[in-house]
Amino acid sequence: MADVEIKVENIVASATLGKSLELPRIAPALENVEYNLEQFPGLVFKLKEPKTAALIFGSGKLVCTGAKCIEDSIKAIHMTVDKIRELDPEIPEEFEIKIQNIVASANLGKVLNLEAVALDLENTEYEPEQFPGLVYRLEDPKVVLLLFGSGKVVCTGAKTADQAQLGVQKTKERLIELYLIEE
Amino acid sequence: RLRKWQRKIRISGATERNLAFALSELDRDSSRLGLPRSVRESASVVYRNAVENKLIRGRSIEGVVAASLYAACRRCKVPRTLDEIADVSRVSKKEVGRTYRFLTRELHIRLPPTSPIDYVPRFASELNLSGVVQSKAIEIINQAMENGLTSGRGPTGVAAAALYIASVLLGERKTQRDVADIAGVTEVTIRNRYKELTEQLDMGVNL
DNA sequence: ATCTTACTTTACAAAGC
DNA sequence: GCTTTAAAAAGTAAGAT
Repeated sequence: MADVEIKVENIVASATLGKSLELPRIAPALENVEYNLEQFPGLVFKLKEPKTAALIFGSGKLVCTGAKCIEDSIKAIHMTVDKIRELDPEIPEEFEIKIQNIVASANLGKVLNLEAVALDLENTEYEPEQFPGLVYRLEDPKVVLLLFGSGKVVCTGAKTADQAQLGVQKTKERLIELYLIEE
Repeated sequence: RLRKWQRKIRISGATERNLAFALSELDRDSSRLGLPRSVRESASVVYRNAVENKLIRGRSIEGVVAASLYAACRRCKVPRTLDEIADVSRVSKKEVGRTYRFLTRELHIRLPPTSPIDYVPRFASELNLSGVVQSKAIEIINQAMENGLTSGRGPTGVAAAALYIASVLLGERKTQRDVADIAGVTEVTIRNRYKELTEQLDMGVNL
């Protein structure tokens, strides 16, 4: 069977800089920043290119969201950290970055009868009164998929693009096995 | 042994107090929703099961009562929407839905999604529509299901559109506003659904 | 009536309430 | 559990035009 094509839509990555940060001093010196301790302990910093948003914490850890590929996510983190380093030269050049979550979309190419899928497919939740998508939890790879009547799919929880691709691939194969979609 | 005895009494006392509170809460919500006694009993069974399996931890009694009622309504085929449940209880729609999913998962209750058909009798009677119109609406809904026109759509919207179409076809016309208000959806939703239904099913008539 | 904006669901990290 | 961020899917809603 031809491999299903997936499109990575969002990547969440975290980084540990190894040195605590003085947010109250850093915040006013940066552009595109939001910092409201009452609201959220992190400083929100947005980049236009790559279009991402970073959450920076006093502990020296940060979270980067919005990138469409791992390269951009890493690039965005370095651009963000370089900006902070201008205000705090003590920040190490090397630090750990970890991809925490990848969200991808795909199209099975066939419409789905969700009420039938809900009956035959295991580990699903389908509550059209609340949300139009059917939630399917796969154990291997450990990802969660949202299946729609149109045949479009969203896969989240993956750590790598391959995991997301495999998740969609397995889902499609399982649906074919159960005669829920044609081959 | 004495201390253990006292402790047991104290705990069972609290347990019974909680159960009494839960049941009165359940009665209050049920009467506001106009539910038959059979549904209240079904809900109390779900609630007791939740207690026996210690599923109340970290959750409010009101929330579990509301979720038990929601589940019972669905099981008994006299559905109430999450909005209707949330309106009579002091629990948000989000929490009722979340608790419902938790209970059904933990108690291994597997209820199929509510069929639009289950809403037909209630909506029709509130609209004073005849049994003939109800039958026609059900026929339309069945056709819609066979043609994949219900996947992902809210059951109330589908039921509302089917009733609206049936009322027009059989000369008991109701306005979209009337149907929308009773079904708890907007006129836009009814319009979207009936366009879909009339275009993809051959109803033979035009509205 | 149609457009725009926004909220529902999924996953995930961060620090603190 | 919540708060904040990002993004997709499709349905529904609300306010504006």
